Amino acid sequence: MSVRPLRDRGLTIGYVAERTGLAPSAIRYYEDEGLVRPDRNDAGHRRYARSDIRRLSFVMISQGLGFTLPEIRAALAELPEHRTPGKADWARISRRFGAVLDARIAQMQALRARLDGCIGCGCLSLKTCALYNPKDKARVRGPGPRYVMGDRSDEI
Amino acid sequence: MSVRPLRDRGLTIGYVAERTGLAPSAIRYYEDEGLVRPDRNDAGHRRYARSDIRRLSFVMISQGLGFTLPEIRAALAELPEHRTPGKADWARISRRFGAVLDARIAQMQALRARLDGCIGCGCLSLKTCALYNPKDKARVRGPGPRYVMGDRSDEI
DNA sequence: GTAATTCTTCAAGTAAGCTTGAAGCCAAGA
DNA sequence: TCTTGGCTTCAAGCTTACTTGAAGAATTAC
Repeated sequence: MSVRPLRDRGLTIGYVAERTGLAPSAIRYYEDEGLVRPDRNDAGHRRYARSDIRRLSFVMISQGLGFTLPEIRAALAELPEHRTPGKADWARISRRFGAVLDARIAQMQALRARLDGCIGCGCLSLKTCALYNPKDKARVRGPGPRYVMGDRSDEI
Repeated sequence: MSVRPLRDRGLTIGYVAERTGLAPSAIRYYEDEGLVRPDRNDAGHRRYARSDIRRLSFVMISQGLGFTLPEIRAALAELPEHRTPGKADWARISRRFGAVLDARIAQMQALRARLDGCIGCGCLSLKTCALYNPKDKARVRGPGPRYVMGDRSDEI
C-alpha cells in the first residue's frame, strides 16, 4: 500500500492501480486508447488526478456491461474537459448506456423469439429459416474479425 | 456455381461453401475445431455429406445467437453419430440453446436494473456502487483474455 | 549510500475466429 | 497438351484487451 500517493501534485500509477484494482499495465493501455490523459512529472512519470479514479471505474463498469473501449471512449468524450465531472455528468452518460443496453436486450429477445419459431420447424435450411434473415444482422457481440459474411443469396 | 457438386460420392468444399455462404477457409477452420468431419477422397480432397450443410447452418445460426465454437461443438456432440440427424434432433439441441439465451437475457436485465440504481447515486465509487458487486461476475461476453480482475478489496 | 521499489518504453505473447498467401497437387475444358 | 481453376497444407496476419518481460531511469526506504 502506497504510503505517499501524492508526489509532485498527482497520484502515481501504482496508487491509482491499487485504488481501482486495475493493473498498471491496463491503465497505461487505457491511456494509449485515449481513455485517460494523465500529466507527467519532470522525470516523465505519470501523475493522475483524483477524478481519474472515477473515470477508470466508469471504464470498468462499462466493460462489465459489454461496451467496447472505443464505445467507452466516445462516451467519456462527452464529459466536460476543463472542469471536474460531477454526479450529473456521470448520470447523464450512464443513462445513455442504459438506453443502449435496453436496445441490446430487445435485440436478444427478438432473436430468442425467432429461435422459438425455428425450433418448431427444425429446418435450419438457409433460405427458409427465419434466423437467417439478415434484416437485422443482430450478431450478439463476439470476438475476432468477422469479415464478409455477405448475403450470397442463391437458392437452397 | 459448381456444375457437378458430387464427385466420387460427396460434396466438395467449394460447393458446400456456395450453399452455406461460408468461406472455404472458414469451413476448414471449423474442421480443425471439430465441428465437421468430412471424408476424404483418394487425392485427399474433402468430401461432405448433404447433412453437413445443415450442420454448418446450425453453426452459423448459433454464432449469430452469441455462442462460441466450443459451445457449439459441445451441442453438436449430442447429435446421433451413425444416423443422419432429423428434425427432432435439431429441435432438441435448439431448445437447449434457447434456455441458455433466456438465462443470458435475464442476466443482462439484472445488470441493466443495477445501472438504473446507480444512475441515481452517480457515485461510481468502488466499494459503494452496486455495479461493482462481484456477486455474479456477469461480464457480458467480450473478446480477449481478461486475466486476474481479482477482488482487491481495500477501502475506497 | 546503497538496495529495493517503482517507474519508463518497447516488443512480443494470448485468445478467438477467422483470412490471406505461398507452394504444390490434381482434374477438367479448349 | 496446356492452362485454368480448385484443392491441399502450413505459416503468418488481423482484431481486442490486455499481460509479460526486458532494459534502464528515477525514487524511496533503510
